[in-house]
Amino acid sequence: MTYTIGKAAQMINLNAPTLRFYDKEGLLPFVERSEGGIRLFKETDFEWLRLIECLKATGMPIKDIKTFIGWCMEGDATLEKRREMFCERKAAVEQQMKEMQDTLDIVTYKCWFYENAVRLGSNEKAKELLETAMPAEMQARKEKLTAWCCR
Amino acid sequence: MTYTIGKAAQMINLNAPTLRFYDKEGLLPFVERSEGGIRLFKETDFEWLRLIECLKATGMPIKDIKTFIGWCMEGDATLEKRREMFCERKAAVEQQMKEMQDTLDIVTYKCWFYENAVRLGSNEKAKELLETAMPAEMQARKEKLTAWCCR
DNA sequence: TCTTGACTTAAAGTTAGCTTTAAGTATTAG
DNA sequence: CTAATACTTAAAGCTAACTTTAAGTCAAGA
Repeated sequence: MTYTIGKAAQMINLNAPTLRFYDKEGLLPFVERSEGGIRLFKETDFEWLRLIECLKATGMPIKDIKTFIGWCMEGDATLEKRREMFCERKAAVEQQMKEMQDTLDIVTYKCWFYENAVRLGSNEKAKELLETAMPAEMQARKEKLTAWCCR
Repeated sequence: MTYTIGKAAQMINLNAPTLRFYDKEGLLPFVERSEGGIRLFKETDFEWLRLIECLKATGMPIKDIKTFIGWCMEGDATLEKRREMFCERKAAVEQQMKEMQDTLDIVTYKCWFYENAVRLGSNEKAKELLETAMPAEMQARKEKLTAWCCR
């Protein structure tokens, strides 16, 4: 069972030009063609595509994904390179998670601040609450957060 | 105490052209100028800049940040709009965190898989371990993850 | 006063990752 | 066999967020 590019695109929530672009960039060396030159996507190709999406989600640029796919095609000789690459991706994502948690803490604090500001009808009055009325889950990060009071 | 654009840029780890670009895009209406037209960054301007960085970190485009800054300049009449905006940002970041956690789970699994593959010298031999030797912390997501075995 | 270095602007250039267009070929339903 | 639709390619276009360039102005030290 194979799929043309349009069907394949539908199935993974991309569009056909994007898949052609990936192919042109060297991300899809495993996709075979019909005699007439039509791309035929196999079931296993969808595993590759999901993996590509995963690597994109880690923030990996297309060129590096291409390099990785190339290693996969070379076989077991490149296992160590691939292991290293995934370690680096893991570290990168963990770093991004940390930064995003910091951002979330600030935004959560802002939500609380603006709820008060709206209730009291004024930014200035909300500021007066800062020392006294901060919820428990924010107290731990109070020092970090009170620098964020003003806007 | 005020700072020229070069000093200010250094202090917040941006560069001067980027700050000029932000200004041109309407993100820095609060920055005042000398008689000769030189931008003078005040202490409070750095609070604004940190807030802009925070909103950028949530994935907010510059145009929307500009809108928000505009609301701030209008005063307490826009408090409700600003509260809503922060709620939306909070939801957006929470969503991003969830997606990143899913990505991290897959990449963590990949690291484990490739450690085995390298140790055993072969992708195929590593696959044989999948059913028997998956670490406890991955067992919970086993069904999700075993679909990711191959590369 | 002069030089130097940092500032000013407008406008053009860059990068990543698509997305669209144009011209043409292949496949399938009737 | 024909028409309609989906595919093919190369190349141009798009968007966001800068970044660089060019030409000129401002400010501080010798």
